[in-house]
Amino acid sequence: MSKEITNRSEDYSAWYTDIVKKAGLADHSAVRGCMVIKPYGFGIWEKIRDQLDFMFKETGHVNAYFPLFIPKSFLSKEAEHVEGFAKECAVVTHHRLMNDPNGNGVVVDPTSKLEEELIVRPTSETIIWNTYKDWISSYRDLPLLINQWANVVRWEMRTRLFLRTAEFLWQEGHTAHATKDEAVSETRLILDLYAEFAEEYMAMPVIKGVKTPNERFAGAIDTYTIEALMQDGKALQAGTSHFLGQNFAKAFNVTFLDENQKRDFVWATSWGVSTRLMGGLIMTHSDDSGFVVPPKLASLHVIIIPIPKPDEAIDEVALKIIAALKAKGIIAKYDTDRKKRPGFKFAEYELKGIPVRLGIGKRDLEKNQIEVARRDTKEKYSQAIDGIEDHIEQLLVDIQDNLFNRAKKFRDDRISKADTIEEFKEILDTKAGFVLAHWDGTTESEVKIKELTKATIRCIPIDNEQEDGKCILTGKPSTQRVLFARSY
RNA sequence: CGGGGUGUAGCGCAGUCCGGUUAGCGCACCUGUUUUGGGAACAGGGGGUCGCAGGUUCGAAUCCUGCCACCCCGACCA
Repeated sequence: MSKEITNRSEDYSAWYTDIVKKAGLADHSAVRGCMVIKPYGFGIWEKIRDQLDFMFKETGHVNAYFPLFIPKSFLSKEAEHVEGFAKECAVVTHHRLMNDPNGNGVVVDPTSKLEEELIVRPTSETIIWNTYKDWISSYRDLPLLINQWANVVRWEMRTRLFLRTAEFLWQEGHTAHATKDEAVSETRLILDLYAEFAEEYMAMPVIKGVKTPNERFAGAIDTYTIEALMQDGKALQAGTSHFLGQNFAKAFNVTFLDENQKRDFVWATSWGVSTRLMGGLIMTHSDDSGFVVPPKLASLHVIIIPIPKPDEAIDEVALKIIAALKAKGIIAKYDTDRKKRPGFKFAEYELKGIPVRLGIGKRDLEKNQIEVARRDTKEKYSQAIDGIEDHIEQLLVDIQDNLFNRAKKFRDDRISKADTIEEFKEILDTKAGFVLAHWDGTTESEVKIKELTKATIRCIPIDNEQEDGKCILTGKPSTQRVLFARSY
């Protein structure tokens, strides 16, 4: 049937695309590299967004909104920043269309050329720091803790649903501080917040660390990252938090007077996660039967299926269960479609990854029980209807825990150590995953290792164990192992 | 940007090499009957600018020219 998905072992990339499309998460659109996020996928993104938004606000941040367009001259004010993004910008040059004199629809009106081109934001540091200049004059204006939920455009050469699209949705936090220490603390606070979200809500274990200069955000002093491991052994950068120093304050001349009437540049951070998280979610938990949603991000927790079809006795029990679950904040739905048979529905909801399925038929009702099926393990068993809401409440907790523990074990089993470049390659080609190895600290070696192995330094883990060793490439002395992997 | 592929019904495809009735099949959709504890069966029905623009021809999904779009694999990136 058309709903069948490619096996992971056969073609992981095709499997991924199948899940995204067939579970109804997103689709390719008429525009190159841009996707349509469908209601089911968007519902999960909304859960991600709502939870993060809550966490941002709990830590003192507020939301605002800045323009989609950035004057070209703004972008070039921070030299490294513009260099990092210049190659992937969409540019607005005109503001009007007109009827084609030759009668072929509409064409760009050449008289509507803009004085200065506008860039569709690839990220908003420049427009925001240009605005902050007017908002900050005293230490009393600081810290300024602002986040925005927005879309951005990066004209990528090659795109992949959720993982890398030309337009994507994200949040970007931009904060301003009076001191370096405060800004660094903010950067780390958000890194911890991201890690907590990834592990607690997405059930996706991550490694926190700092990027090497080579992998740093364009314009940052330090880039912190959370790195997750996908089922095919490739790493995914799931979120980044940047300490920007005074780079943007200097570029946009944002200064303040401190308590001692001394003028100084403001210290900055920026941080973001995007719809890429959806890709991480899929590639952490899903299987050959389809998507698997962790209960904490599910827009629907429980699906109730009448067997073989709705009737009065079944309806009554189903509606009672839905009400009891609702009282506990658990969202359940009763599938009353008479056209589809139970087997079809089973497959369909497995594909969509609904955490718990309840089957109710005459056989069950006679024994005053129902069939419970959990999506994560695909186990099925009978359970007394009496008190079912308590059972499901606990089951959802168990599923959430199981997903995390399973993913963590998978990840931990794929953290290896390599002491030579041969060993390093061998591991990448066989079991893949993360490889801890010594590195001499130079960009030159890092780039060379990438050329030789396609693996990059994902990060230098926070609180990394110090250990004397030799760089796997050059043999030069090193004081710690860094985390390598092939990545998305 | 290099290499490969694909554009035909909502989806998946055949037909194109070698031009010729009314463009076909599966899924989905609509109607009906029988079914129903892991993707039902039968009967009937609706749905098409064959990616776009030129050209050749009595006749083009099919041949020629040009263009466009999307997907996949690489190099670059969240």
